[in-house]
Amino acid sequence: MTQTDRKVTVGLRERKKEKTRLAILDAAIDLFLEQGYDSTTVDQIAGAVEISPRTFFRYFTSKDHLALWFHDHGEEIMLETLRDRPLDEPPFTSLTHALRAVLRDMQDSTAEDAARFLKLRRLLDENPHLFGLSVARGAATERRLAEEVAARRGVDVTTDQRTHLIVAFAMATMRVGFECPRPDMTAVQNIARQLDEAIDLAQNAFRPDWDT
Amino acid sequence: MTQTDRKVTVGLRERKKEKTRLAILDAAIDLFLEQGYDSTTVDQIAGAVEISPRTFFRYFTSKDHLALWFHDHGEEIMLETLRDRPLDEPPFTSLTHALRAVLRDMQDSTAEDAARFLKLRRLLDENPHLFGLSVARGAATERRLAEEVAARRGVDVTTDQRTHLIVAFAMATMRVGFECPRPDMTAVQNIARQLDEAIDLAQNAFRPDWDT
DNA sequence: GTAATCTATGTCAGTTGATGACATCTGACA
DNA sequence: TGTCAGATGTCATCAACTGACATAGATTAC
Repeated sequence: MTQTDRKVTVGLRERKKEKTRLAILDAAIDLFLEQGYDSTTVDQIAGAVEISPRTFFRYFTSKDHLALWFHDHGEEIMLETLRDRPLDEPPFTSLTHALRAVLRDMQDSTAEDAARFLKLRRLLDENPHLFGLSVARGAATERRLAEEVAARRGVDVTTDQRTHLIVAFAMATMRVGFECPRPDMTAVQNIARQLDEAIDLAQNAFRPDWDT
Repeated sequence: MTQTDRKVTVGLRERKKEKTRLAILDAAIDLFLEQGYDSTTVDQIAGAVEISPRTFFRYFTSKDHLALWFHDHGEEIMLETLRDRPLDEPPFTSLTHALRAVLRDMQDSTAEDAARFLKLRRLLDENPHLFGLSVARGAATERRLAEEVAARRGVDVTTDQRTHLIVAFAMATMRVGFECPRPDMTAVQNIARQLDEAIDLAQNAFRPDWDT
C-alpha cells in the first residue's frame, strides 16, 4: 500500500489532509480491533482524532469505507498493470500478473502501510459483515476489469460471457489466495506464498488457450 | 422459488404469518421498483401492508434482507443437491448440478414466485449497493459449500486451497450465468439459456480431472 | 503585504434504519 | 371457556448518515 508517496510537491493543505486521513484510519483500526467494529461509533473515532463527526464523513463516505480503504488502491494497480500487459498475452495470464502486482506493491510499501493492511485484513476475517463488503467491493473491481479485458479482446462486454468468466475466475483466485484460513497468516510473506500457490493451482486447472 | 408450498398442514397462525411475509415482500418490491430502493422507507413499506414498522423488522431482519430473500432458498437447494450427488463424482460437476437445481426450482415455482424473483433480480442489477450485498451473500454460501465439498473430498477445509478454488469457480460461473447484461433478460427461459451457456463454457475451460 | 478567495472544518438540525422493553391482543389447546 | 404462548403495537433510544450555513485558516492575485 504505497499511498503516502503519491503527492510530491503539494501545499500544506494537501499534506495536512493526508495526515488527517491516516490519523482517522489508524485510530479507527485500533478502536475496531480493541472493542469490535460494530460497537465502535463514528463519534468515538472522531473523538480519538479530535475532529467533528461531520468531518469524518468528509474523509470517508461511510464507516464501512474505512475497512475497504486499500481496495481502491489495489484496484488501481490491477487496472494499470492490466493495461501495461502485451495485447497478445492470454487474458487470464495478464490478470495473474495484475494480482501479483498488488502483492508486490504491498511488499514494497512502508511498514506502516503494511501493518494497516494486515490489521484491516484481520478485521475483515473476524467480521462477516465486513468480509461481505470486501467481496462486494471485489465485484465492483471485477466489472471494471471485465470492461478492460473485453476492450483488449475486442468483444462486447455486455454479451461476451467468456470475458466475464475469465475475470471472475481471476478474482476468485485472488480471493482464495488472500484468504486467512488460520490466524498465523500475519506476515506479508505468508500471504505471498499462499497467493502464489493459488495462482499455480488455477493456472494448472485450465486447458491451454481456454481464455482466448 | 417454491417457498410457498413448504407448509402443508399448519395452523392458522403460521399461514397468516406466511401471508404477511409475502405481503410485505410484494409491497416492498413494488415500492422499490416504483420509487427506488433508497428513497423507500421502512415506514412506507409498513404503511402499505398496514403493520407497524417494528413488525417489519420481525419478518425481515433488515431492509436489505428483503432484497436477498431468495438467496436463502437457493443456498438450501444447492447444499441439498450437493449432498445427493454420488461421492465419486468430480466436485465441480456436482456443483454444476447444484446450480442447475436452483434454476430448475425456479422454473417449477409458481408464477408469483417467479415474478418476485425476476423483479428482485432487476432491482439488484439497478442498485449497486444491493448487487454488492447479493455477491456478499453468495460468498457466505460459498463458505458452506466449501465445507461440504471438503468433507466429501476428505480434506481439511481450512488448508486445502483446491477445494476453495473449485467452489469459488463454481460460484463465479453461477454469477456470470445469472448476470443481467441487457434488460431483455426478463424471462426465466432466457436466464436458463444463459446459465447453460456459462456452465458449458466453464466445463470446457478446465483440464479433465483438474478438480480431484 | 494585504485583500480577495477558496476550502476544510465545525455546528446544528433532521432523516432513516435498527433494537430493546413493555403492554396488548389473538390464535391454540386443554 | 379460560389460560398460555406467540404475534403485534407503542414508545424510547441509538447510531449512521446528510444538508445548510457559518467560520477559520490556507492560497492566490494584486
